Amino acid sequence: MSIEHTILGIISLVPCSGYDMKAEAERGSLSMLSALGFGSIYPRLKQLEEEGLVETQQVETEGRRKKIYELTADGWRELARWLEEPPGYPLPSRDDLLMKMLFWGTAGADRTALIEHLRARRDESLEVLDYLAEWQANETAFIDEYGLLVLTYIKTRLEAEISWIALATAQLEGPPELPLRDKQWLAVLQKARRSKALDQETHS
Amino acid sequence: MSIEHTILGIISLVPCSGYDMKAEAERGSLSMLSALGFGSIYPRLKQLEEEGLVETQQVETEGRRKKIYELTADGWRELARWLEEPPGYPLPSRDDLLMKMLFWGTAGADRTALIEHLRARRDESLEVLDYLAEWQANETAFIDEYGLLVLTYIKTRLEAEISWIALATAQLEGPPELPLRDKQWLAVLQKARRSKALDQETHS
DNA sequence: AGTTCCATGTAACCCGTTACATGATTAC
DNA sequence: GTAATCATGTAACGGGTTACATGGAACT
Repeated sequence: MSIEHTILGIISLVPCSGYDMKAEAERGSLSMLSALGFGSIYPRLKQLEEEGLVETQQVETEGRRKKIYELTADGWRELARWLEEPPGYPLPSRDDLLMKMLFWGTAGADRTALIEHLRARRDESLEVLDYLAEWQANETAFIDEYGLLVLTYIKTRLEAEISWIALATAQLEGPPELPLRDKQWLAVLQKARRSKALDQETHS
Repeated sequence: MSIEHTILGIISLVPCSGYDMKAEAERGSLSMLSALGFGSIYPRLKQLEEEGLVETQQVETEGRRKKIYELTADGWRELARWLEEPPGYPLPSRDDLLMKMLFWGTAGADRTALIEHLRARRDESLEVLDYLAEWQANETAFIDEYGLLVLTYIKTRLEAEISWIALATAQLEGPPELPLRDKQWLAVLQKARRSKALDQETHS
């Protein structure tokens, strides 16, 4: 659904080739919002051209031929229509780290491994922040009022994550706590179920 | 990839049927991290049983028959193995609102529509926060140390989003600002390109 | 001469979602 | 009796990712 409009949006910024679009999508804020592969781009461009939303122009630059895509009148209208259409609430974002954390208590795993996961995440997020700062400082990047707001959003989210990680690791370095609420004694049952399953096997 | 481990994780919390798993995945923090449909659950359960990671038990409760799934020794080991495996950095989360915002400047759309989008998002996020608070207050919910940390993360993220929205709407209610940096005069070119495309059509 | 980069595409595959199909039980 | 809920599945479809295929230009 969204890939189509991502493409239209990129072209609206600056007419370019399919190859350029991938590079464009990997820069700045867009890189945090989309993941475009050639396998998605080219077939979609073909389709968009058939629908009359974009048109191409063969260009020869520095001995290289490429197809530069530009929006048609219908393309501009479709982009505007999409923009004004109420955006859907984002789908649950699958996050392996959070998912693992949720189930950490049940598998009797080592707490230090979880702390390691958290630290690794923090380091990666710090790198992303660095990258964004660098990109923003880059003199050639195009940033308008809206782009800056998006950038602020992403930064805020990353910074919130990083400070949460500090909090979480601090707590996990302390002694394990019993479940805060467990009316059905699930925690106790879990241990019993797990031991039973593992023991049964060793004795067979 | 992740669906398989989500299922193993849910079973590790409490043995249940495929039907129950969907309900479980729609409760609490998990609902913010996963989206399980029956079409994904049942085939996967079948497969997991063939692989020997789970086993079933036909149960008759209150006149209803259901297949209760429980982890095998291999299942518990696979879960533990997955937990300790370093989680990947989350993929770019496609967010329609942010995406639209990025391209807002190019299509000459009305700022008030964007403000409306932001308000709608804020309202939805507030509802999610309410839901989570209610779930947490619910006496029967199982929450351990790890689950609470996850819950804190989600809340933090939503609160950060909401305060960002306040900031963004406040700015958008003011007068439009010119692009902060635009070495190639893209903003000007955009307007020209758009007018040209739209004009050409009306005159043909 | 060989590797990297620019550039465009196709085809197979995986995976998840949607829609469909079924049937029993409980609530109104 | 009829609607809603519990309960389990299958089949088709769609969409994106991965891998593959090609070719010229530029750099080393």
